[in-house]
Formats: sequence, structure tokens, C-alpha cells
Amino acid sequence: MQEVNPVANNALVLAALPPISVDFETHYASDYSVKELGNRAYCHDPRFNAWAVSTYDGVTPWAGRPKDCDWQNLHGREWVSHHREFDKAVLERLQRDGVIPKHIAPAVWHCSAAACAFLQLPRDLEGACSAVLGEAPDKSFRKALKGRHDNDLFSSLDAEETAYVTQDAVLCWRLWQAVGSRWPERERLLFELTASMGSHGLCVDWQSLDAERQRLSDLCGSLQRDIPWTPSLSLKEFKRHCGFAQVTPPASTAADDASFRAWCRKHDGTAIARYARNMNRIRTVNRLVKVLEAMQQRRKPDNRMAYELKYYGATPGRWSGSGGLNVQNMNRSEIEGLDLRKLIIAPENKLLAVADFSQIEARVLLWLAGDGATLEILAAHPEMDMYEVHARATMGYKAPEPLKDYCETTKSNLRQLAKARVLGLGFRCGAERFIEVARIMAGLEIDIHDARKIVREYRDSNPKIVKLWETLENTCAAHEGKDYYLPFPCASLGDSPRHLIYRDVALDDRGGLTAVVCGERVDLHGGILAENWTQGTARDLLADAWIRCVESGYAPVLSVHDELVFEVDATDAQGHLTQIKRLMESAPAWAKGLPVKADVKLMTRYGK
DNA sequence: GTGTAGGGCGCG
DNA sequence: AAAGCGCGCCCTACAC
Repeated sequence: MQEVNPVANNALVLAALPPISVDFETHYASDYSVKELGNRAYCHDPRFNAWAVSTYDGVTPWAGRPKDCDWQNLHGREWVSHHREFDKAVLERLQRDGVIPKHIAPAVWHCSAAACAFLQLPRDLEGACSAVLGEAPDKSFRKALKGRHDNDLFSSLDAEETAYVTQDAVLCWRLWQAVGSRWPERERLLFELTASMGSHGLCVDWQSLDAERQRLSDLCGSLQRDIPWTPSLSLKEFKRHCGFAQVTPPASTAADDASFRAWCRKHDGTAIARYARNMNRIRTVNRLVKVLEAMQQRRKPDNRMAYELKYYGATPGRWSGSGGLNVQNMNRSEIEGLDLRKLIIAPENKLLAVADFSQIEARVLLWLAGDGATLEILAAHPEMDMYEVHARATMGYKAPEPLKDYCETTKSNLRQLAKARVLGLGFRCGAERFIEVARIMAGLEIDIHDARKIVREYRDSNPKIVKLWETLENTCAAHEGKDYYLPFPCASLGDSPRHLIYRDVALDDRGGLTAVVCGERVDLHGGILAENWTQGTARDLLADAWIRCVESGYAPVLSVHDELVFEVDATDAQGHLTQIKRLMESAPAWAKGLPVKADVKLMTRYGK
């Protein structure tokens, strides 16, 4: 997985030297940016121009053109950058162009932004510096320097401008001094695995992708032509045309909104209702077109598609999509004639092994709450799904036959109700919100009266979960005026600390609990704390499984919260799949008593 | 021109 | 007492 660095042998000698921060400055514009293209495509573009690099070793800040830097002096040392993946892509490009000698490499290259994210500090340099160092970089020169990629720049820089060009490197270095040692080895490994997985990328059916992109782009155009205003998605114009038709506009035009759906039914058959539905379709189709275009832009010479995942993108530690293309929110099923996931394919002579944890958050919640009775049913009956276990443990379902069969023969909605309760009520959702959750997740139509009753029954029959909300909220509140570090179970064995960090806990005038999370003050309550703790613990289970798989020779090509995707040799694919299932289900030592189940399947094309 | 907020849509 | 949570990206509108 990891590239073997020939310099690493010298690390002992060079480790005595302080780390060096490295920060490249590159040209960008509104139509050419990392945000749109991602690190790799941005650095492979003809418009690419790295006009400066600055370095700092704790003593002497240096800035200049990349070709003028003393790279030999940096070679083999410990480097740090803020958003390392970007600077790494720049270095590779400059080495390909012959600007920097090809043998130049650090012994190890840290990312101060990733370390900040782990510590639940702001990830951006400005926010991180304010939070950690108590001072923010001066961005006043940024505007003046934007668009400059003139090779004579450094002959014209005055002292103030030079200070600006080096200040990010200086701050990055100081930031790393403050946070580096608090970023555990295991987490650094996860960061490296994330980066290498994304740059390896995914196999894509490029032919189908191109055909689908054209088809959907045409469809989008014809839908737009049917709407008599521009821009076709303008809500302002839509409301104006509602006025012309003497129709009261809906409160929302979201396809999934209950009031909008009622509005559509009411005005069924009218032109304005057709326009409204077209707007829904345009949004969906346009989104698909944009995703397909983003995929095309990320095609590598080896025909794989590079992508980026953001390590610790979410406060509880989950990964998030990033870099202009989010591979974690691809449509699950076919829409407008396209199954997006099916465009991701197995390479020749391989199959995709898709493995996901079954109802992992629901299981973790029970485990964290210490609901031993329900966990025992789960462990003893691997054939039952979570909803049935919940119905048996808390809804009085006692019949020997599977709940699914019972519901089919008696036309009962008990299973759907159990599903809605499991998915909706564990984190203190209220009755009004539950109506929506039940409709979207379980297809149930419930009125407010029933919803209140169900919420009450759930809380009465799940005292351990209610107790968990209360305990977390009380413990947090007891930290008023201080920081609250809520440890994750994976830290219980001592090797790799990980916490949820709620800084400067406070109680507002109305007794509401607040704290600073990732640099921003947010409202908290027991439900949120339980959710964050649950989500983060589920993240650790996936992280552990990921590392276990890599150690056994299975490096995933994709990771989506509770799912890992591998490419395995078609020969003995079933054997590999069995191995992967075993690896995912061997829960770590810290998760004693937590029954983890993985569903695995082999596919030639990715899908749900 | 850039930055941002809100509505909307997609995922676990 | 009551309170779903965690993300990213596109489009439009609007402030600067």
C-alpha cells in the first residue's frame, strides 16, 4: 500500500533535524481551481503554474520560485504542509516537469490540517491558527497577488510581500509544533490509507459514462426549453408565473416536501404544475450531469478515476466527500434511466467485493447504552434483522415465526413501525420530526397524535437509551466553563486516544447547553451527544476493519461510512469474499459484547 | 468580479 | 419539556 521510501533508512540521522514546512503557491482563477478539479486534475492541467514555494525550518523563512529552492537541503527530512495532498500533487507535477529533481523526497510528510481535524479544531489555516496560536494569518496581500504567475515576481517583491509569501509556511510550522504530537500513529495511518486509496481511484465504464452524460445533458436542455422563464430554476420567476396563473405558490418546491406534493396534486393537469415538476426533474438530471462531468475530469492515464476523501471530514471522525466530486453520495438506485453506481466497474479479471456493516449505528447505540437484553437477542439470532430484534425486545412481539412473515400474512405494519423507531427515535427525535422520518424511511403515514404516542412508547420501552441521553447531557453540563473530552471506547485500551471534544461548555440564559465544536459554538443536548458518540464509535469499527483488511492484503478502493469496496481476483473471488467478511466481523478487543455483522457480495459493477 | 446564504438533492 | 445528526455540491440571489 505505502510507497517504500528509500530515504527512510536515513530517518534516524535526519530525525534530529527539525521538520520543515513546505507551502506552494499556485495560479488559480474562477474557472480553474482545486475546488472544481480536485488536487490531481488541477495539477495536471495545462494552466498549472506554481509561482512560489516557501519553507520554514523554525529559524529561517525562505520564499522564491520553485526552481530556485535548495531542494537537496530539504531532501530526506521531515516535511509538513497544511493540506499535504495538495502540496504533494504540486511537487509531483514539478518533478515531472523537471523543475524539481526527481529524487527529492521527504522521509515523512505530515499534514497539519489533518492533525487539526483530528483534534476537532478548525481545519483551515486561518481558523486553526486563531484557535491554537491565538493569531490569524494576514490575508490582506492575497487579493493583490491573485492571478500572478509571473516568473520575475520575486525580483519585484518588497519586504512586506515576501513576509506574506512566507507567513503560511511559518504558521504551518508553528501549528505542527503545537498539534503534531497529539495526532496518534493509528490515525496517521488512516490518513495515509485515505490518500493512497483516492489516488489509486476507481475503474469506470467511460464509454457508458459519456453516452449517459450526453443523453442526460440533452434531456436537461429539453426540460429547460419547456419552462417559459430563465433561469429555469429561478424560484422568483416560478412564483411570478404562479401569480400569472392566479395560483398560490407552494411553500417549498422540494420534490420530497409534503406540502409541495399536496400542491402538485391540487393543481394536477395545469401548466404551472407541470413546470414545477419539471423543475424537480431538472435539478435531479442536472446534478447527474455535473457528477458525470466531474468524473470525466478525474480520468487518469491508467483509465482509473482519481477521487478524494477528506480524512476526519466530520466532527465524530467520519470521512467526507471532497475535491469537487463526492463519491459518498452517489445515487443508490436508477434515476432518469441511469444507475450511477453501475458506472463503477471491476477491472479485467477482477470482481468488486462490497462489504458493509449491517445496521451498525443501531447496534452501537444499544452497546453504548448497555442494553444487554437486546444485544443478547441480536447475538443469539444472526438470522434476524435489527427491526425484528427491536420488535421482540421492546414492542412485545413474541411469535416464533420471522416478523417479516408475520407481517405479510396478517398485513401488519409492525415491522415498518419497528424500522421507523430504530431509524428515527434513538437520538431523541420528537413527534413532529418523527412523522417525516417514518414517511421517508419506512413509508408510514402517521398523524401527530399517533406520533406522540409512539415517541412516548419508545422512550418507555427503551429506558437504557433514555438513560444514556441523560447521563451524557448531565456529564457534559457538569463541565460548564471547561472543555468536555468524551472518550471513544477504542481509546479504552490506551494505545490510541480518541475523543469527542466539546470546548468551553456553557449554559445559556434558558438553561440550554452549548459548546465550541470545530471552532463554532453549537447547541447541544443528550440526543446529539448520543448520536455523535454512536457515529464516531461506528467510524472506529470501520477504521479498525479497514486496517485489518489492509494488513491481510486487502486494500479497499472505496470506503463509504459503513462500507468497504475491494477489487479481488475473479479466480477464487468467493474465497476472498469470505475472508473479507471474516475480517470485518472480527470486532476489535475494545468492542467486547458488540455483535458486528457484515453483508458481503461480489459484483462486476458497483451498486446497492 | 468574489463571497455567502438559502433552497434543494444526494448519501450513511 | 423539547430538540435527528453527520456530510458535499449545484443553483440562484444578493451584498460588497
